[in-house]
Amino acid sequence: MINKSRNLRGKALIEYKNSLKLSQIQREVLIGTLLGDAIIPLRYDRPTYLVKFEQKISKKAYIEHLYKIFEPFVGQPPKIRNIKGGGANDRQSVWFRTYQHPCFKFYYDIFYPQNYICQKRLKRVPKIIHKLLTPRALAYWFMDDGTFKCTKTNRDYLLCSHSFPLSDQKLLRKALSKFGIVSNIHRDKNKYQLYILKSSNYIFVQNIQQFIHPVFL
DNA sequence: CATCCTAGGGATAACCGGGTAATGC
DNA sequence: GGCATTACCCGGTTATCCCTAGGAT
Ligand SMILES: [Mn+2]
Ligand SMILES: [Mn+2]
Ligand SMILES: [Mn+2]
Repeated sequence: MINKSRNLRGKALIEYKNSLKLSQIQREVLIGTLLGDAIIPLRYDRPTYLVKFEQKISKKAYIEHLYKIFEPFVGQPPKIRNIKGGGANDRQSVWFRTYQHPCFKFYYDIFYPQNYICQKRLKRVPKIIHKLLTPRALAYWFMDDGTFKCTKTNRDYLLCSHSFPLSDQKLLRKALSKFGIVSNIHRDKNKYQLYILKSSNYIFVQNIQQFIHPVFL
């Protein structure tokens, strides 16, 4: 396990960053995790062009797996955060973030498009998601936002895409259909999620299983 | 019965910003 | 020194999350 602070500042850091380029795997994982639980945060209404990953403490191994993937872009190893409030018990999460880097601007632009109705930048499904979604990206999306319910002989697979409006759900549904995965948009309270039809379970699992981290099995 | 769909509920992500230190212009 | 920028530290808040149970077809 790589677990070191990089301890670069100033010119040395700038020079180091210039040597960095996203790999194909990193790009695909970014698509999946940004559909899921990763964020590109704003600070005082300005984009940071960094990516932050946070998961509950029980998924520590998954965060370390993500850290390993993005380690060249990361200054500090994952840290634990204590969380209180929200009417729930005290709890912990694990998180890390990348450096700011121009290579993340592309992802900010497609996942956080300008919205002229409301000034706020909210995470949205990229219009070109059908071009970007790969089996690997789908697997990381599922590890972030997926869930399943065991039935007697099968599984109900769901993708918890609640944060996205109906128009985005349709984009996701269409992107899934590219792999022959047929899904329905289900209402969950006043939000939506995607339900994989039983006839598509096999093809869904075939696409993602080689990329699924053991924590999720 | 299996599959599709809705809903309850605790808390997990998302989203937020206060601060300090280091660096370069 | 003054100022801008960014890494890094800390923590608060809560609307989505997931996870589960169960109804409809
Ligand atoms: Mn989400
Ligand atoms: Mn998640
Ligand atoms: Mn999520």
